[in-house]
Amino acid sequence: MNTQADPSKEELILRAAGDVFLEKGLSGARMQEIADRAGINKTLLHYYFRTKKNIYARILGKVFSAFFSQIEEAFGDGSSFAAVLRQFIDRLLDLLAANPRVPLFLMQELAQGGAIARDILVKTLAHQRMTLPKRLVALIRQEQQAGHLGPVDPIQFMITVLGSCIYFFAAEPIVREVLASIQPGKPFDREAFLAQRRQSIFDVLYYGLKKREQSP
Amino acid sequence: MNTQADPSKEELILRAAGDVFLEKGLSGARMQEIADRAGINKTLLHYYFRTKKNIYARILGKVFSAFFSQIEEAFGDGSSFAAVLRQFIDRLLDLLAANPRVPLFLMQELAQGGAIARDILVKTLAHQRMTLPKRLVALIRQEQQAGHLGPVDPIQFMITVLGSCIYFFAAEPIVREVLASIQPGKPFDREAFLAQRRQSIFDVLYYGLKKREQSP
DNA sequence: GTCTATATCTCGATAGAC
DNA sequence: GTCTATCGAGATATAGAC
Repeated sequence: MNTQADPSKEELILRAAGDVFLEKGLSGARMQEIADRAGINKTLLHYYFRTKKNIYARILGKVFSAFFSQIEEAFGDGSSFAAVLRQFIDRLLDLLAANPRVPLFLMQELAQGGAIARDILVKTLAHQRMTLPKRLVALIRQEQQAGHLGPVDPIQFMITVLGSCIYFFAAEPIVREVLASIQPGKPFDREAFLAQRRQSIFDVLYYGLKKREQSP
Repeated sequence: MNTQADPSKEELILRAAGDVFLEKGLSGARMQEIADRAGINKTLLHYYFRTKKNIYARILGKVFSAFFSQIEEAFGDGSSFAAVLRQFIDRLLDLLAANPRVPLFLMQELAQGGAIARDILVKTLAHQRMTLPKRLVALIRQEQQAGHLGPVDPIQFMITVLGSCIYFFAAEPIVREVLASIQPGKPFDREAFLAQRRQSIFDVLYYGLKKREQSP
């Protein structure tokens, strides 16, 4: 399979379809647009995949498994809980910056409750090793028993981490407009904002979890 | 205008359209389905609103202004910063529990970058008093100057609060599947989960923001 | 495998009777 | 105001030549 120099037509179609479906969803996407972006004749979409839904299912599967496994990888090793958490937040934000439309796409398709999406999610999770949540839970429990962390539920904490990282990318247009409306005239510096976001998430979440020396 | 006993056809249409658009978005919604759910002939949709986009714009406007003003209201008064924050988290989660599809709908429609959605957002923000972000920023700054809170940026903190609260509702199917895959057999008790979520968000975010007696 | 031409279908919108 | 019938655009999908 040629991946770089001379991608197959099938590959070209899947790349273009990924872009279009992520931007517009299943019902909003047009076969003609996919063909145009792939630089091929529309008929070939049907020759290779027969139906629009088939292409869509392929994209959904690819996006799911790629995204989940990348999140798994983001959870690296570290000498301390603080290091692991910081690394995870950093890598997750990098991953999101590179794929800003993915979370919204996945959430949307699943909320719509399509049988295709749910099927693929279940299958993806079955193939996934799911080491991340288990390792995080184990790590937090261990640190709690050592008396370093407060009594927060690890699953709930994980959801808070994900929400804190993902929300901005899903709601970026809203955030921007609200910022513009409370700070008129000030241009939005995305790079600086994301750098600040990274630090702020870690500060709030790490010190939120860490056990207090003095309880107030 | 009859609101309860004998709603006008216009009202029936808008209610049905709200449901359908929130579930499926603009391109996924079908006029026939709106008519069916409203219990009304399809032609009447066009008689009252002429086009699908007109109905959509009405729904978008209603949802935006209702949701934003309810969030504003959620930010009540309180004797302390802790009380204000807890109240805000509680009310926001209640609002989300009552309207679980709204955030995803708004985020999705804005990300798609439709001119309609962006227009309505800008107009809504212009009409909104936007007291919430300003009040929060002021409150946090004041507490920081009094030495009660650490040096976290108030805007970043607000985004973290929103993300922590909203994420679960947007990603509920994913969260459920992941939970099921790491805790097989255990049924999901939504009520209990949300009660725990409420407490956990407050614990992490409040103590994350609050100034440490002892810095580690 | 690839193209042109066209069939088929879905859906928003309208005409016109009542 | 409400209904039946239908139009017409635009989209997916297929036939058939090359």
